[in-house]
Amino acid sequence: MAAKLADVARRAGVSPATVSRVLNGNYPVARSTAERVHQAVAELQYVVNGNARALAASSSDLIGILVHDIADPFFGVIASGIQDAVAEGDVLAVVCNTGSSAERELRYLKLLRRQRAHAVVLTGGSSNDPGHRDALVSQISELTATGAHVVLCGRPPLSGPDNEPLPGVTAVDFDNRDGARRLTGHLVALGHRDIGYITGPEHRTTSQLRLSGHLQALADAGLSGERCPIVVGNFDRESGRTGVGELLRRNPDLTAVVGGNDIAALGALTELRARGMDVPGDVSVAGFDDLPFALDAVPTLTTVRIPLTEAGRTSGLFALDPARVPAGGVLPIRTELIVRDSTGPVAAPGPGAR
Amino acid sequence: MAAKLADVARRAGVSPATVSRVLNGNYPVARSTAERVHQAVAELQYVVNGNARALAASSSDLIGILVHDIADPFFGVIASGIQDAVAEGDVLAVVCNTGSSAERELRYLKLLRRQRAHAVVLTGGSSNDPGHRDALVSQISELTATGAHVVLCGRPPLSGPDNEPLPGVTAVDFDNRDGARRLTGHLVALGHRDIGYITGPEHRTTSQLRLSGHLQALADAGLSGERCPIVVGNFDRESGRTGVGELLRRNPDLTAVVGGNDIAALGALTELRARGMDVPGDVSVAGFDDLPFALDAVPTLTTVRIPLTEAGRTSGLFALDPARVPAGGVLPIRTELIVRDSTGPVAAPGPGAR
DNA sequence: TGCGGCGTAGAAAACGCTTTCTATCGAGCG
DNA sequence: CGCTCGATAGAAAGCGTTTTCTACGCCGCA
Repeated sequence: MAAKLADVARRAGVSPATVSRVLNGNYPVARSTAERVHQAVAELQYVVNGNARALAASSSDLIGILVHDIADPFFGVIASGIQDAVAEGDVLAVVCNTGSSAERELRYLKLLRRQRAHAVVLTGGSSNDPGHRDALVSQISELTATGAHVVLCGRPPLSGPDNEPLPGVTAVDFDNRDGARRLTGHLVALGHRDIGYITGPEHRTTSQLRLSGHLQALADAGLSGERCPIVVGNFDRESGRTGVGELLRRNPDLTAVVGGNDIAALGALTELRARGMDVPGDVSVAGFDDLPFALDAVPTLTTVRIPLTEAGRTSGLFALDPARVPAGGVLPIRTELIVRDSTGPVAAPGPGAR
Repeated sequence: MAAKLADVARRAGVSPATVSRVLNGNYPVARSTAERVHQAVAELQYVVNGNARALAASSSDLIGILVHDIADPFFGVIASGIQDAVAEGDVLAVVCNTGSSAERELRYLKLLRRQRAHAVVLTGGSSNDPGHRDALVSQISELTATGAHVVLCGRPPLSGPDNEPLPGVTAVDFDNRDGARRLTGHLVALGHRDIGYITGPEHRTTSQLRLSGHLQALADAGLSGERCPIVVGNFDRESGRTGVGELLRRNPDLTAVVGGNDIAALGALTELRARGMDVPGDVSVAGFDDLPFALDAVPTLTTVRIPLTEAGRTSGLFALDPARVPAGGVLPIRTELIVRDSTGPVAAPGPGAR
């Protein structure tokens, strides 16, 4: 059995209380005593029992990070930023993979509540399904009620049933909508009028906001919906591959395809290549997120950059110490259009265009 | 304050012991009583205090997964497999990002020990630095001493100071060496004699094993080291980019480049393209791991497949229930050579070849 | 010399659960 | 009809910490 506080106390010839005080350093202890204690700790390889500590002090040092898909670098980069920020504190920052399942998201929140987590960070878009939303708000409220701080990273702020912002909840909110608007605007400026869009899961806020930005840009340009088909995907490469096929079926004269994220755009690129179509000669392609591999795509991918690492780091700081949260509880994160080689001017219209 | 067991007991008109028994279902309770308890639980939104439970039962349901780089899909895919496997149990499976830092690896192990984790899975190669190895063995021993089961996924088995395998430690061991040998063998068979290699961090077992397989294949073919330069990288795309430049400087007649993993190979592809070299016309390129994006690379990437999801899932099952571990404590995972378009026969030797 | 105060240490009561041990109540059996 | 046994429930003792209260010297000051 592992050594316990009492063992250390006995070995150092002091009381358990003193050992606790030496270890936590929140009470004056004579230097000589402290030294004996430290020695005993080292000799016994003592490690405090986190559960007992959490119970007695009714506070823990567990920070939970929820992500939709742990194999997706989008989340990896954010999570890595968060863990970076909290690395200094003596904190156990852990990431939980919901696999995009609303049910698993709730289950993890419950488990973290059970563990009396110090804070939890929810990354990526939220489901907008009303049922799930309510359950989520309820879980989050319970969580903050136990003293945990909740940070939404890449997710719009969440308000309670009374439409008041939830106390103890901070949002680090990506400007998805405007980024998408500018991206599609860029394509329009290049002369594109037949622009397909591969969106993400329909209920996810990220999909909705990006799509809405895209539609806004189309509307601004007075473009019809018929020439600009939309398919629903899953933010993965397979969605990009099959999506682009479907888009071309719906509008064979397509000159541009926008992916809801870089990964889908990458899949689209692959499919277009397989069909012998040149990018951007025949079709322009754009993504969203600016993940590192956007530079390895062929051609390099036009996209919208989100400062993911930075956003993660900030979220981590908020999780560590809610006092840093700006008034209003929302920190907007700006996005930036990055133009690379996968988008170009529309080719001289072929006979099929109208 | 959150509801506690006693509150539920009071509301249901039973003793705390009974509530505990209903919730854990390990003791006969009359159906009618159980129903009243469940109702009280629902009304109060009661969630057991995990810390108190862990303390009283001296066991927890936390499973820690350590990864080197959470933004690297290699680890994401494994972690996702693990979480898949344990999703059924009422278990909190969490991943911790060491950022390839030996120190952080140890720190996380200590934190998990403090939390009396049920099990911990270490993914990816280990550092072979003797100092770190000893510290690691020591931490792991302490961990198993507290009753935790330790699984090494993609890491060779670890033995103690007495060279005995550590009890309570299971290895799900990738056959990196043989995979690498076959991969380079494939290039040799295509006629390549000038083969550069971009390895990973020098001290990491994964790098060492793959490199050793590569060298073995070279030796089998009687190839000289001079024509087959090696550069050290970091298993990331940047290493691939800069690495291939360095390799070409060392041997301008290079006809093939092998990356220590797919990501480095991807970076190499990008750099070669930037230099106007054709793949595989001028230079063949190969990777390792067969991550999903290997199909999106241009050209598609020849690589060695490791069944990562499967290995992760198996590791998760072992973590959940050590009884499933095969005798010997080691499960070897076979790898498979996947030949795609990035490798081809060596071109007719130019005048520079000798 | 006496006393307040400071610096240090211990005793003991939580913290919220699990689990052993004990108690009660009927039913079944001889 | 008395006894045993099975089914069910409660009392209470931990689990390993933290933290409040108390206690003990000893110094400085009057």
